[in-house]
Parts: sequence; C-alpha cells; structure tokens
Amino acid sequence: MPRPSRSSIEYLLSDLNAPQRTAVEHTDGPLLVLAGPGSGKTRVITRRAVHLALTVSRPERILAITFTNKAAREMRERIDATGIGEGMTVCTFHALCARLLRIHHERAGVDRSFTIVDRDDRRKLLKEAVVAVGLPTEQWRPAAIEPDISNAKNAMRSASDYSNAAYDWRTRTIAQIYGAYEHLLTRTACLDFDDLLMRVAILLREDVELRERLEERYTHVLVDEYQDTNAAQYQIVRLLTLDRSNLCVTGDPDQSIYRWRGADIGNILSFERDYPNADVIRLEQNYRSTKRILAAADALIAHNVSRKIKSLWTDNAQGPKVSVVEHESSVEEAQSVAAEIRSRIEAGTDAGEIAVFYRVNSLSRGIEEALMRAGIAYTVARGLEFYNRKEIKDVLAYLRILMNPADEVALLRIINTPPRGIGATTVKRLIERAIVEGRRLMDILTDNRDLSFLGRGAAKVRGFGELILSLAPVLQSPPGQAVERVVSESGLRAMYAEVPGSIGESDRTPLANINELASAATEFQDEFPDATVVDWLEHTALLGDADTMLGELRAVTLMTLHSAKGLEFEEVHIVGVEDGILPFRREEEEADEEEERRLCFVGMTRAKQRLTLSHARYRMLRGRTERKVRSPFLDELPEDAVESIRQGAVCKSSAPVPDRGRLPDDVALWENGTLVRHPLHGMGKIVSLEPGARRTQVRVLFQDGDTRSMILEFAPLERVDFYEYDEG
DNA sequence: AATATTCCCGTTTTT
DNA sequence: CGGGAATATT
Repeated sequence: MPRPSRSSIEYLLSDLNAPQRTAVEHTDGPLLVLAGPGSGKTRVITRRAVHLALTVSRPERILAITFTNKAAREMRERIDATGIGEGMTVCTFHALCARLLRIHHERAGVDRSFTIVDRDDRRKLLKEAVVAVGLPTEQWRPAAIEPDISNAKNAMRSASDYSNAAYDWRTRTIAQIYGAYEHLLTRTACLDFDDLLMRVAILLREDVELRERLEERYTHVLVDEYQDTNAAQYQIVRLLTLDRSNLCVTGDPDQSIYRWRGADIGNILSFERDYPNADVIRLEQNYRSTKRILAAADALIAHNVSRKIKSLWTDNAQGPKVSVVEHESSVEEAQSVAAEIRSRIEAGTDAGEIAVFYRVNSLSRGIEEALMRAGIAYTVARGLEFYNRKEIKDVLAYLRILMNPADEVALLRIINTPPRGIGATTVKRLIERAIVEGRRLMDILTDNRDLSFLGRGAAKVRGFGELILSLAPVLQSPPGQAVERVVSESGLRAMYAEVPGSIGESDRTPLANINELASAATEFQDEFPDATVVDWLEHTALLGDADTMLGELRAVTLMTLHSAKGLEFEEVHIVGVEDGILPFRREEEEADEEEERRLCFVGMTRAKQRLTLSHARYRMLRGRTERKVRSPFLDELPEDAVESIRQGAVCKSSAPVPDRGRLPDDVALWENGTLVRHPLHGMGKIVSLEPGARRTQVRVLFQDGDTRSMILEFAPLERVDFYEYDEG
C-alpha cells in the first residue's frame, strides 16, 4: 500500500471547493452530505473513499454502495484512476446482497444455487401463485398485486407479517397469494430483487456474529443516493455501521423520486436523528446550469414542505430565460420542439447534447414522429432492453436451468424452445407427475426412468433430458465458451438464424443479439479470468436497462423524467407540463404533489444552457383528445427567470419543418433496386419494400455494407439516378 | 403448432 | 391509439 504521501493527498483536495473539501477530509463518525444538483457529489464521494483509504483506513476495508451499476462503474473508474482503489468494494446494493447471500447461503437459509428472477419471471410466478391459491387471474392480475408484495418486502414484511396485518378482503387475499408466491420461490430456489435486500437485512439482524464480522471488516461505509433507500436498505446500512458509525451518506431529498418503489425520503430527512452526532455538509454551488435555470428550479422546489433547505447558487452565466411555451395541441408542441431542435443543431449544437423529457412514455410517440419528419436523428431510452429480449432470455434460461435445476420458470421457457415437439399437453402431464411424486420437474426429465405415461411425447422429452445432461459440463467452462456451446448445441442458433429480425427501428436480428451476448460473456471472462458461469449469470441478472442504453450516438435523446436523473444536457425540453400529467394524477387518486414537483425539479436541473417547458391546450391521449390545463408548477416559476410564449411566436420565427410525412409522388416507381441517397448513410439500394396501412417499410443496403430498415414516409431518402450512383 | 383475431388495459421502473 | 396476452382458427 502506498504511504499517505503529502502530495497525493494535496492532489486529492486540489480542485475542491470548501465544503467539498471538508466532506473529503472528514474521517470519523456519521456524515450527511446534502448535495444539490450539479454540485460535484460524485467527485466528493470518490475522493473521500480514496482519502480514507490513504489515511485512516485501507482500500479493502471501505465499502461504497450505489443504486445503479452505472454509478458503481463510474465510481470504480474514478477511484481506479487514482491508483489507490485496488481491493475496495464498490457495488450496488443488490450486487452486495447477492454476494453475501451466495457466500452465507447456509446462514441465510437460501439455496446455494439460487437464481435471481427478473420482473417477467416474477410475474409468471405470481400468476402461478394466484392459480395455486385458487383465484381467477383476471381478477387478481399479477401486475396489479406485484407492487403490494414488492412494497411489503421493501418494508421487510414477510408473508406472515403481511397476513397478520391484513385488514380487509383484498389484503387478506394478497396475503394468501404472497404466501403461495414465497412457497413457489422456495421450491424453485429463486429470489426476486426485493428478496436480495430483505434477506440480507434479516440475516444481519438475526445473525449477530456475521453482522459483527462484517462491521469489523468495513471500517467505513459510503452510500450514494441515500434519499432513495427503502426500509430494507436502511436496515442493511444501519446494521453494517452499528458500532463504529463511520457512515457517510450522500444525496438530495429534493431528488427523491422513487417513493412508489419503496424509497423513504424520511431516511435522509431524519439522518441526524438516527445518528445524533452526525455532521452535515451542504454542497450548494452548482457547476452545471445557468443562473436562470437554477433560479427557476430552485423557486419551484421551494414550494415543497418535506425537505431540507438548501440555497443553490452558481457562478455560471445568467443565460437565456427559461421558456414556458403554450401550444394549441400536442401535435404542434411536438412540431415546435422539433423545429427548435433543428435550428439549434443547425446553429452548431451537438444533437447528443439535446434531450426531450416527458412524464410518461406514451408522450414519446408524438415527439418521435415530429423528429422523424424533420429528419433529426434521435434515440429513445425506453424500458425494453437487451436482457429482456426473447432470444437473450432463452439462452440465459439454459444456463439457469443448468445451474439451478429447480428453476422451473427457466425450464418451462426452454422445454420447447427451439420447438422439439413437446407441446402443452405433454408439459401439463409432466407437471402433474411432478406434483404427484413431489419431485422436481427437472428430475423427472433426467432420471432416465419410465416416461411411458407421456405416450408419444416420451421420446421427445427423453431427448430433451439428455440434451440438458449433455450440456451440464458447460458450467465448468468459462462463460464465453459456455454460451457458445449452449447456443449451438441447443439449436437456438439454428432456430434464430432463420428469423429475419424484427421490423422497426432496431436493425439487430435475434442472431446478432445472441452473438453479442456471447461476446459479452467472453469480455466478462477476459476481465475476470477466474469467473465462473454462475458469476456471469449473476452479473447479467443484476444488470439493468440503464446500462445498455447509453450509446454514444450523436442523436437527440428522448426519455422519461425518471431516467433523466443523474444526466445532463446543454438543452432540455420538458413536454406535457400539464395538470394531470406533471403532476401526474390518476382518476380517483390524488397526486403526490411533492414527489411530482421533485420530478420536475430533477428534469429542469439537467439543463446546462437552455430549458424549455411546454404544454398544450389539447392533447391526444389513449386515442382521445383531451382538454388540458397548464401545470400549476409553471405558476411557481419566478417571472424574471422565465419567458412565457404562446405557440405562434416560436413557430413563425423558426424555419418551417420540411414535411416528409407523405409518400413521394412517384412512389409507385420505388421498388426493389431503386437507388437512394440518405443524408447520413450515403448511397444505397432498396432491397425490400413492404407497404403498410400507414407506413411503408423499406430495407436499404448502403455502400458501407450495412442494411438498415426505415419508414419510407419519414426517412430522409432521396431517389437518385443510376449515373449519379456510379459517380458517388 | 403456428397464425389470426379479439379483448383488455393503460405512471414512473435504479435492481 | 397501440401492445400484449388470451382465445380462436387453420
């Protein structure tokens, strides 16, 4: 370990302001860092970790916990860059818990080979639980009960706790389902995301010896985004720092936007009560936004009551006023945003520095259409991501079943994928047999016993059992090779080789995705040479959506206000700032006004230079045009930082948007082989053309060798003549 | 077993 | 309006 040299510590502190420096140099006892947006929080937390490692502790004895993989990775990289991070534990809550449960599975009472199930699988199991309890799944939809059970777990309430506290018909029924669900999880040796936290919280509470051992190991614990911790996470943190209290939490109550997921803003608000001798440091200088943007955001959030007062300030320029724009309709709003973006790009702003935020995903469609028409490249950061793709889940299911033979969800997923003639009836018989004999489904398949009760299906099932047995050794090989073998020997590769790939914006074929998964596994094994398949599976299970979406494309980014947290852009447009949308309100329900205000605050503070909030008088929602009223939040913004505009002004002053939303007149002449030019991809040739009701899907082979599919009505394609093509 | 059709439902989603 | 899932159809 390098000695704490004077120069390296000087270096750590050199570019920090006074409160940042105090936070970094603080070494003993509880510390709360209230960090406003853009105040250099990540810098502080990483420097602090390194500083501790250099002075009063050692890297191996420091634990830094984040919420997202992205944050963990970022912190890890920054720490590594100092050369002093080796051996430090930097990970997400969930990764930490998964690791602890894997190591201490016996004490925790979980199967050593447990599988971590994602939301889809959880819903499948929930559905099965509803059926098991004998209730109709239409009335007790898994998606509707899921939050109840998830919240219960986040609050560390077991099925029996829940049952005891049940107060009406609905909660009593859910208690039953919860019980059945837990039973299923145990039988299939699965844990959901919430279990990871709850189990560890309980383990630490009950197992004093283990708790003491862990606290002994980690002299200092750092927790990022503390405002988003739930009860289980609170317990874990608390129990890890019970004696020493060397706990540093950073966060911002004003950016707590996950209450609906169990986050308890009270955890950060009452930190000083929980840790009476806590020091509190406020990071109030903002390095991101202009004075006006900050003033507007600050005035908005000042309307909240449950918060800790901060006085945000910045040395940055005054900047242009924040625009509040009223439009007649949502269509005009979208067009106006597109026009504004276009002129900003023409003026030299990098498209990747521009973002459009909205409260609900359904608002993205209109924006997308307008951007398409204007020929502006964009990406939508949406929920459906890589690891949720069917083909990916198929591959992973094979590995899961090899690791955890009790994993019925995985087994049922692949028993007939690729199709091997094992139909619904056969599966049903197998399940019945498993229940009757009280054995695992998998054992019946692989025990090589009499399968004659299956009739015609017997041979197929036996074949499948043999396939699984023959694949078993891949668990011993490195992840990359394991994936490779599974993909080829299961027949998945052959199966997906024939699928042409989904039509739509994504040009990735399932096969390409599978290959990418294989290379991801190989990369993983290169990075961690000792890693097993089990390690890699765990890694993938804990990898979220947000991790894959961050493409470094030079495109305008569209995303929800929630996913905007932690990011920053030169120019931000927030659309649909209307009562009922932001703040969001459901019928018969009250809006959580303070949380919605925080959400708006988060969105506004993402902007560095320019910020526009817009609303429309009429908006098409769920196929109906609704009358909309501007959000009350808009009236909370200070007049001197804001400029209110009625739709006309902006639209007229900016250049008209070229309307590409129509087919070219000579579309009848467009056919396979037609030569085209695309502003981004250059010359190409149409290789397929499928007219649809509203859209004509074309695939174009470009000169760079790539084939891309696009919508003829919207794509900025130009027809070119043969001789031009030769020259180009 | 794969495809067509109808029906239902509708926030946000770090892991 | 549009996606997903459950059902109907060949």
